[in-house]
Amino acid sequence: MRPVSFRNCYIRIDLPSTSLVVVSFMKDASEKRRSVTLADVARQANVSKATAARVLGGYGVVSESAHEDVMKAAQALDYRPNELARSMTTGRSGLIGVVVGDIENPFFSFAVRGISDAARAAGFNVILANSGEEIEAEKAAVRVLIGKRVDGLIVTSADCRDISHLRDVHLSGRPLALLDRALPDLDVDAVTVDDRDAAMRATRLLVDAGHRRIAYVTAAEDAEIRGADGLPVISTSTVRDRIEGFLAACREADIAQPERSVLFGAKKTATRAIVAGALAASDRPTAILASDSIIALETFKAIREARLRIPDDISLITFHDADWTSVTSPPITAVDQPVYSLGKSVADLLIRRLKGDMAAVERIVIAASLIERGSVGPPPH
Amino acid sequence: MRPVSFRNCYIRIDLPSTSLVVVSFMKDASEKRRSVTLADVARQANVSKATAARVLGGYGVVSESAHEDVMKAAQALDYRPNELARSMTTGRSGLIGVVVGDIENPFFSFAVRGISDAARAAGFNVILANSGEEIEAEKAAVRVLIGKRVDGLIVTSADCRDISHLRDVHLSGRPLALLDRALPDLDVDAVTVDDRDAAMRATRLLVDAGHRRIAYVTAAEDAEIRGADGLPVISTSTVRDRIEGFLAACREADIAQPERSVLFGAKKTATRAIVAGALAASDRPTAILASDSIIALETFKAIREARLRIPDDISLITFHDADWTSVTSPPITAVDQPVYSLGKSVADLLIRRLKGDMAAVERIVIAASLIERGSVGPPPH
DNA sequence: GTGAAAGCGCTAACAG
DNA sequence: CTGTTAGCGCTTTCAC
Repeated sequence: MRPVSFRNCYIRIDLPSTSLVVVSFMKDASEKRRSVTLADVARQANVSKATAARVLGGYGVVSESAHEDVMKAAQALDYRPNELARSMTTGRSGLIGVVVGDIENPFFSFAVRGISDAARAAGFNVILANSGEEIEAEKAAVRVLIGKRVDGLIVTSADCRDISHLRDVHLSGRPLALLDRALPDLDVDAVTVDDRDAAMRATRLLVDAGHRRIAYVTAAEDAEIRGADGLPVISTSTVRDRIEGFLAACREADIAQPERSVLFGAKKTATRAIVAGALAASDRPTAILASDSIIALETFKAIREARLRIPDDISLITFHDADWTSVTSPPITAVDQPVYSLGKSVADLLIRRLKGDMAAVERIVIAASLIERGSVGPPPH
Repeated sequence: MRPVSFRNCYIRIDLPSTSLVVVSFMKDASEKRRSVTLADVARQANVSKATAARVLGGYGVVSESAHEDVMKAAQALDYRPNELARSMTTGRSGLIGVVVGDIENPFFSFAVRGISDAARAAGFNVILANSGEEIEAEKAAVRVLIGKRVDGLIVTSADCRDISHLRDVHLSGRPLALLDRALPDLDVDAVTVDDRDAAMRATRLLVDAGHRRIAYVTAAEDAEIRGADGLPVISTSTVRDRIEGFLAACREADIAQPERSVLFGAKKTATRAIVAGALAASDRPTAILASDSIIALETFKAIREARLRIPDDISLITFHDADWTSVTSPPITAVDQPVYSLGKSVADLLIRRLKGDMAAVERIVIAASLIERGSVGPPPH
């Protein structure tokens, strides 16, 4: 029996009129208030822990009267179940872990919205981790989430060459689903966009307008190692697919050495300098295809700084139809990826697995559409 | 001893050339692979659970050799601690719960980035919940997070009139910090922006340019109940502060009945219609102040649809300097809230509490700055 | 230094 | 229908 103490006392006085006055005694940090447990409720209700657990956990069968007693006791004691303990014994946490590259990128935040809507609808919560597109951070995130015993995992992997951590997850039997980026070597559910096709269509639009010098700007790093095709080894499928689509469309149009028109390394601050450099060249591109909306925004700024007009001097198309693309002058033609449904679809897929669906692995590829606006015109002569 | 089974076997064959072939046998769902526990490691290392726990948990003292044995065993078995069990006994989860109004709003996603950066630096993980600006969803989110035994909570409360759930959290002794929106009735740490001052300065800029008919567009609902000041009861401090700042600056300039120029209800889709309506009136405003960047974007579109030019026909200022404000023609003058540091500051504050700082409650108010661009000019005559 | 044993709060057999 | 009894995987006294 602990000694009675006024240290943790709170007196709440409901005034007839409006506000609630709360008089709180000084709290003693060392003496942490033990939260009320199922055992407390059971004792108060004069039933066994098992019975109390049954009504509070909403399973099994209990008599009318017992149910009532327990509920009343729980109410009185302000009982809140300890989800941790519950997860511990059931093995389920009700959590879906999500690892994305960059939550600040509207592409991802919109997808995450799709995921959390689907999750909430199915009674799951989402725990979100940011990898910052760094493989080590991604591994750490996965480790932490697994440690937290998430029921399932959705990840946008930063590097397809290093997937041991994902393979481990998969082997451990915990449902895993891939968002936006496919991993050919990993046989798990995935929902992606047909980036290659989208890039081809966007490039064709430019080619059809008469462009021959088209630059593709991407955040991917230009690696030292180059493959047989003269391209650096690209570590994410979306990036690679888009570049391939771009190159294929260029070759289709008999444009020579299109791989020389791929501009790498367009990370946040670097983009503007890279594009500015390209624009300053004597054979500057007459059209640019940006691999995401953040890059496109910087590209737009670089074009403006170079005092070039869109589409008269240069045409521009971007991947991802961000909110701003329609308010620039002119508005920007964009590849519209169904981002929200991308998120919703993976989540739905994962949730089906969590509910025991053992059907064959699904790899859903969603088509993107092209929204034509005013940023594409014929090249200047 | 479990019988040997090939059910869970995976054979990985590394081919000399390129790809990795994975042959996976059918997995049997019923036979869930029990993850390796501390006891397994202890057994393998020929030590007691306690010793294994000491080295794996990084506390207490162990002999050199024992340490080595345990580490080796853990490595061999690919041991991953069960954070759940750990949290259960220690009472700490290493989780910071964050409840925001709308993760899609770049304002919040940027703040969340600040929070998670600070959290990661201090060894905490972030679990994120979206309230959709609905008080019931917020309450549910708080309940869930508390159930998950988060160590601390950061919330942007959707309604300052209903804070019983937050009061409960506070009373339970779990650290709570408020982000962006103050709650005068709740004596907890908070980091907010000086919205009133920012609104005044923005409005003054308009007044000084000669404007007399200035509209303030906000997402807040126009309630039936009105206070003594003729304004509906506003449930969030930021919204109220901004409106008050706007009104104060108007009164300062002897503008009559400025409260009639506050346009309520600018939720996503509604904004454009509301602004369009105002622009169609004979005494249409000559300047608009938008309460966030999403509203500003829609307002911009409405202005363009009304074939009005900025700033010749109408001036525009927005709260929150979203990425797009600098690429429109003309670029938009904006109130620049230090969003990232807002998030970082609350997180730092909360983390200090988690580490036992019992100092007096802090309410940090950060000043916003005004970025003047080309969207403000004199009113048309 | 190390080990045995007692929980943390809950669920899940298994009897009654 | 209800209670008893084991655990879940880990930390943490408390002896040795």
